[in-house]
Amino acid sequence: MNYPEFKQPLNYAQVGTDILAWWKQNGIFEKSVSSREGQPTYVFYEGPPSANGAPGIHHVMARTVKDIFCRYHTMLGKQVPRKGGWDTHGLPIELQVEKELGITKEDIGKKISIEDYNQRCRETVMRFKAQWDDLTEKMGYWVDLNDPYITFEPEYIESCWALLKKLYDKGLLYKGYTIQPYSPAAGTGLSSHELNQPGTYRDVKDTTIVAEFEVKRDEQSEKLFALADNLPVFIMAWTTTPWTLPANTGLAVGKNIRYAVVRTFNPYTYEPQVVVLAKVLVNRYFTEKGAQASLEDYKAGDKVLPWRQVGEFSGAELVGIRYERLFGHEAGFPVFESEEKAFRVIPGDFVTTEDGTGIVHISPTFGADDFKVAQQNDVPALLVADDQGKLGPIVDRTGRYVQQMGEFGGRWVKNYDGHDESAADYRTLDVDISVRLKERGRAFKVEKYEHTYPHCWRTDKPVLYYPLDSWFIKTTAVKDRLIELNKTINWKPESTGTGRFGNWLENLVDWNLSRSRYWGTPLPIWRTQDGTEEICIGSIAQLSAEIDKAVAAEVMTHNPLQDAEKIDLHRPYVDDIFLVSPSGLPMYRETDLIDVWFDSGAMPYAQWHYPFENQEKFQKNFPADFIAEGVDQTRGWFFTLHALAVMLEDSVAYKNVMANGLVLDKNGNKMSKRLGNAVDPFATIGQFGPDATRWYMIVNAPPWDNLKFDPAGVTEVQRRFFGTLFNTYSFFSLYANLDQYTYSPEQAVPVAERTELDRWVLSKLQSLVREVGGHYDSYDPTKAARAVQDFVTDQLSNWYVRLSRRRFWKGELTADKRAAFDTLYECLYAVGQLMAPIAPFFAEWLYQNLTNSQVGEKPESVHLTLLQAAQTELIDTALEERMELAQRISSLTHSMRKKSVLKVRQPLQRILVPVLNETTREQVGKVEDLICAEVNVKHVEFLDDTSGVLVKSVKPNFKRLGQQYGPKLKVVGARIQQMTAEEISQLEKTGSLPVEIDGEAYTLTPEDVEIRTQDLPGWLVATDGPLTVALDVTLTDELRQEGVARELVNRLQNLRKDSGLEVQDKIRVTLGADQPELKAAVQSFGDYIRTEVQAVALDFAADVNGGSVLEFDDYSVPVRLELANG
RNA sequence: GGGCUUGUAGCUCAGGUGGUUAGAGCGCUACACUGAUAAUGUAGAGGUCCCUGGUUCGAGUCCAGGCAGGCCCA
Repeated sequence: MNYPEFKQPLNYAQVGTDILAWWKQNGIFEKSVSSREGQPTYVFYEGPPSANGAPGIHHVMARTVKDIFCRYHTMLGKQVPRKGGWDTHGLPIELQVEKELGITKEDIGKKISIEDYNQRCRETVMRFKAQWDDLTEKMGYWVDLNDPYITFEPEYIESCWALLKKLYDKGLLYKGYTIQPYSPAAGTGLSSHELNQPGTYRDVKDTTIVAEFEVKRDEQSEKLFALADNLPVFIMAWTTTPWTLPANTGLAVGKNIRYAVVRTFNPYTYEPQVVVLAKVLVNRYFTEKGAQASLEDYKAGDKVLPWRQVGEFSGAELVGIRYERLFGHEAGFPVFESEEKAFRVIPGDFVTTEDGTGIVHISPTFGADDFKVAQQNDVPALLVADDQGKLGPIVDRTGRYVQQMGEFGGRWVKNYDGHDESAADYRTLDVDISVRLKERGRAFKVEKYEHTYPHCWRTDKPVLYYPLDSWFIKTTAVKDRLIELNKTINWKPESTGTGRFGNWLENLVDWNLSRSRYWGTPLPIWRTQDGTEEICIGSIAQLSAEIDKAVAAEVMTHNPLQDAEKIDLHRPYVDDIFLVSPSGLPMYRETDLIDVWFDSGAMPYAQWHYPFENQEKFQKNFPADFIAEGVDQTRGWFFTLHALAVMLEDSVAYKNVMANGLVLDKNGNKMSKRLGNAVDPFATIGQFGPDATRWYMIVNAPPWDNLKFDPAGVTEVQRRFFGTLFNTYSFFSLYANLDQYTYSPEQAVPVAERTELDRWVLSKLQSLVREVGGHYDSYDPTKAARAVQDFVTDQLSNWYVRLSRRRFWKGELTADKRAAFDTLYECLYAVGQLMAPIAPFFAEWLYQNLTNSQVGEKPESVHLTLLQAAQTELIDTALEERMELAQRISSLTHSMRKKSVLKVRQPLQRILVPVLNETTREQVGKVEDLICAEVNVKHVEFLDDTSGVLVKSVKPNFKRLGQQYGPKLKVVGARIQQMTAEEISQLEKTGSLPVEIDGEAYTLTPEDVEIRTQDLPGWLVATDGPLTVALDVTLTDELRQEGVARELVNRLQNLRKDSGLEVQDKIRVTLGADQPELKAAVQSFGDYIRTEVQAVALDFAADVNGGSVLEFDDYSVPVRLELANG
């Protein structure tokens, strides 16, 4: 047996495990890399997963995408090294450990030492590694699991340090501050995780104020004053935190918001004034009565505040206007150095007209938005110098104003000192500030307002948004280059690159690197206490040398790096290292850890321990040709890779990137363990096998769309695609083995000598090879999979094999039969190759079955084969077109048979095909035999104009008419639909037809219409677009007899099958013969029947006891069937 | 709240640069077929192409504004 035969149904999961074992045994993955030694490299980066949780079905999706392109490029002959990796640092691991130990961050260093804590993290982070490795293998993701990079290893950290040092030396690493939630009562910053604890957001009643900022009169603001009749102009801004007003340095407006200029009076001082606020909010502050009230008659203390809108501007027109500092010397406040850049109107895209005035007060030290928008617009923060001359915010770390704040110096900004709020003398700072502003005519409205505000989960006190020290990478310095190089990256989908990622780059702020945690890569910067001297360490060797200096200076007693068996660069060990500054002062490490995204973004370098080792390897593997991760990584891994590559190498980090979507449950809901709708990847692969799972995920929707994972869809893929392909292979193997056929490229029948149908399917196949290659090349695996699937089910199985069946089972192994085997073999082989990247196990199974009997040299695995470029010389477009005609004509004929209840087994005399041109006639003529065989008719006849029976109709060609006639299209179209047969004929003959519509003359051309035959009077017809087919349903005696003969054959075949006979068994048939029509049919078509059912004898007998009875049409025939072998 | 993205048949999805009658598969109904048979063929039912405006002779397609889901960021 040359080609293994299998029982149905095939166990696809078993195929997966068998092939996996075979791959392992024979080191196929390793060979897929080593066999490409010396070939061009296709560089792939593995985005490291974290192994602290079990893998989910979405990981199968993400990794399938990665695997597809690595396998594809291997099959193009390139070498594709695939180093695995593990992401091991970060908050999720810390939280998990804390949960398991029942502790909080507070307890670290108290209940548990940092050392033990970190040890625990290290153990936890790889806990699920075995499961991950298992899934990786079972799903067929080829990646090197034996030599992965691991981000907590000292070599990896050392590489990170080297990169940080490079950035430091370029001046791209600096210490600044960022606005973070901060609890003055606890004296600590809060993570967003802590802020999301239940109960932290509470309703509180605060004093709020609409403050008035006085506009400076200058060229820029003259347009306001021109409307103001020499009155002072104020911009109104609302805040729920009046204590931040002394730190105001900017006012933000929405560029597209309309602002009204309103003439009115200050409600507290009664002075006339002009104010600016969002137009849609005017009626929130001014009454209808006020609009009627007279401005002139207004007296101080009047209840109704008169007002008039005197002008209107867009936010964009207000940008740049300057205003007076709200609190200055008059309140005894300190001098502000950077005054000339501050106190401006700036645009802010977060500004809305939902509440307030549509103008937002900006205090860069006390709001994250404020900080960001100020930075983008070069508005400085208001900082004051302390006694040492060090600049800081106006609020100290305990939550009170610094002493320099004039009359308010030392006041608590919130009630952090436990003051009894019900006491008669209790007044908040907010109230006092509001009172002062009222007195000075800088308040428009002061009121209590209830809103939700975050509180510290430990102290229950309100949180402040407060500037905290942080280390930054100055990504803004290379912003333009980041944008420029991003444009050279091929994003899939494109919109993620231009939209989500592109916008992110456009609005870039510096990368905040600092994390106040324990388990992560430590920041390698040591500083003197006063911060005037510092050093950035770039290697273990450098650190060791610096320690030696420190030992010499007696800052340290010994060098711990020298006697350590294994160096650990984590906390707390690095914290216990002290260095000495050039001036002889001790230096302490900045206690921050760095953002884990730096770890992963550093993988192109750190995975090779570059620059300490593997210089060449790094060069050869940078940048990546391809990476893929979830779209949620856009601002994570995709960004950090890009940022580091641009800053360090002035290069992209990857040339092609796919951002795949989420995997949801079948109802479109997010999968979660809690809801119990999570799909277990092991169970899925166990049930359906890895190939159907992968194929379903890819074929169903493009990877960048979200996938609604429905197991029913996997079943369908399995049945429809894999089932059909398996059946096709089974069909091939069954008959190939019967004929002892073996494929051999050298002995294959030349394509030119094969049948029309063979050449057609090969043409289709080569078109497919070309198409699929194109889809893989442009990173569109879904289109590739769909093309392969359509070819297998529609063309190969349902047309080629169906129409060729007889050739495979009839007679001896002739050249024609050989051609059929060759053709089918070549199709299966190529399909196996094309599907291999997506369904690697099944493709391997198919390849092994097809090639195991092959003599001579051949690649051991389908994944080691080379994907040949399409043999375009075999592509015959005309052939493909006429076969499509044959398919459509057949379909129409089937449809007519159905309507007239004429089963296919009943032969009919002819079909008629009206043809309007010679090309169609030729085309159909060449496939006449196929059509006849498929629909069981004797002839295809053509009808042309000369027959005189064709009825033609026309359809307007709207596309062309629209271009030509525009608005007149409707009347012209209507006119065309009324064309008479004579007019159609004239248009065809002369090439033009003059018509008159509404008194205007037009000349129609053949291109303006589509001519088709419509009807054939007296015939049974069916049409499909321009194609029309008529069926001759006349039955002659001979046709009837043949029909009976074919029925008989069919029943005998069934009987053979039911009797358990093998395909090659010969039989003797005895029929009971009391029906003359039947006897006549058997006599006329005896040879035919004997050949079909492989009968050595076909006889009539009066008595056929012991047999069965065949029933068909009106007949009931006793029959006896005997084996006649030997 | 912002950015991006999706919305077409019961379900999953196609529908270059606008062209009048919007398709496929699955599912459903009916019939047929039965040496690929957990397959196949033919027919049928099933659509306010998310909504509202606009541009146009003509919009599923282009523009604007909404609505709903998703992701990321606040």
